Amino acid sequence: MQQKNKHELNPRVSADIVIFGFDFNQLKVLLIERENLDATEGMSQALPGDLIYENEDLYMAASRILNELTGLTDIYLEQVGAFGDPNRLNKEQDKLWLKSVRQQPDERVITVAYYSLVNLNDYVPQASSFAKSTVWIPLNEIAELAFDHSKILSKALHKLKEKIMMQPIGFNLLPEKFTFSQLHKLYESILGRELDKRNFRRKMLKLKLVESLDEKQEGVPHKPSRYFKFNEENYNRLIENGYDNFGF
Amino acid sequence: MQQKNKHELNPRVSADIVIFGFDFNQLKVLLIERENLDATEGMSQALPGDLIYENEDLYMAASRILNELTGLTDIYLEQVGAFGDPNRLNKEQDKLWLKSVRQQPDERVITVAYYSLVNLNDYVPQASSFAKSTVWIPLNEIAELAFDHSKILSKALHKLKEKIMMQPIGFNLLPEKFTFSQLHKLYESILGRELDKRNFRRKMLKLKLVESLDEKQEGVPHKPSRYFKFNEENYNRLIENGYDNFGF
DNA sequence: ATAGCTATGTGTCAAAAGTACACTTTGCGA
DNA sequence: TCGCAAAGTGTACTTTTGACACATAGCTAT
Repeated sequence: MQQKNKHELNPRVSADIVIFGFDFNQLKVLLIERENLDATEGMSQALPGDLIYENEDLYMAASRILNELTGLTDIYLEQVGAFGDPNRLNKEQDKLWLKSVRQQPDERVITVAYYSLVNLNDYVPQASSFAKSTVWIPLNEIAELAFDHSKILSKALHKLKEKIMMQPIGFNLLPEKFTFSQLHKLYESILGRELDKRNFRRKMLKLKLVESLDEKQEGVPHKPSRYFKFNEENYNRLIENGYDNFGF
Repeated sequence: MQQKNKHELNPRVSADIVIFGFDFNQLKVLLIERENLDATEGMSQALPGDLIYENEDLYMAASRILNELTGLTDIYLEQVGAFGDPNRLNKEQDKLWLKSVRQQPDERVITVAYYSLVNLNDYVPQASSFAKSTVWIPLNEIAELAFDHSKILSKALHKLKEKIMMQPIGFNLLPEKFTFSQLHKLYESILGRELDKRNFRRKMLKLKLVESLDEKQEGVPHKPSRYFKFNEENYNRLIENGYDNFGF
């Protein structure tokens, strides 16, 4: 074993985060914009991320990055996985940019990706050491991203879809009180397909996931919606147990 | 950013593998046994794993480890996730053992875990640089493992359960032809609960996942079972699409 | 004040899937 | 030939899904 030691990998490790937000209409992702790229078109956006520090847990690092970027704490973060292709930083456009931000741009970096769900209206993204400028981009308008970030995003989205089919999701993406259409639209945005309004409502009510408040919308030029809130008890129970609608 | 550099993590990275096998009766896991521990009881077993080499992809590293251990190639491997707690190697018993196998036992190591499913009868585990002696232990007899390996195993098992509820599994765990009871038992072992025999059979047949062969068991002291095989076409279709029995 | 607009909100029926449950059959072995 | 042990099979009931269309409430514009 000792003989092999000279060949063992000794990389940097970063955490990248896919931050999903919902603006009551569509699902968006918070991206950082890379600057002064040599007029190269495309791949000018990337997922927020940073190298992990000593003594930091992976999850802690992800939380820190999320916090520096958004000011939010105690946010749901789910690990997407580790990405360690030796060539993941080796695209030409990326190298240019890496040189401007890293001391050793050729160093191998393994990244651990997380995704999180936040309420888009709760805060204003802040610039930080690793993100001079940020932008919310609707899911279906996201072009090819830097590095292997498109792959990471796609895997994160896949996990999110899987998750929403087994557990309730939304606490973090919606305000405390919301309308049924907002919840409905949220599920449609995540799953990327239409869901029958009546069947959706029936299901949510049967699971007792949400409960009606006495309050109504005001000032809308149509029949006002009632407001709903999550039933925290049932929500958590379903997160523990899953929907349990399965084949076995 | 540059100022922070002195604090950035520069760890080793390892791959650990949870190798599930099925002996027609129960689900087992391939573990390595640690030797000459100072008569300390417990935690003498660990998941097979090794440091990742330069130029190795994470998946490649996992494949290599699996191959060195079992001789198998082209085996299904699914990433469980990255584990990077700064203290994951710091239990006293583990330190003792680490000193005997690592040049720098105090170095921080982040591990990326995979799980795989293999047919227990296809081969004999081999000793390798990182595993002097290996052993198949039934899932419910596994004691506390070294490092954070119990946590890894538990997460791998969780993923396997989730997976089996959404996709067929078993090609790798069973021989080419098998009986319905074997398949049935496999599902029960993974899910950890009983499944009604008739309903199970009905479901498998309706999905056209398996098809009957003309052959029968011989020499058994009871009514012989027919042999079945997976219908590869449908099996793969279901892996692509999932069972699609979901709530939405 | 009235008419029109717009999103909310609601019910039914048929098909599919899930669940619970027990007896007959086959081949071997004593 | 009798007994054993596991294989193999069917039905009735309940729950869930999926498809589908019209009345309602409150605002707005005239």
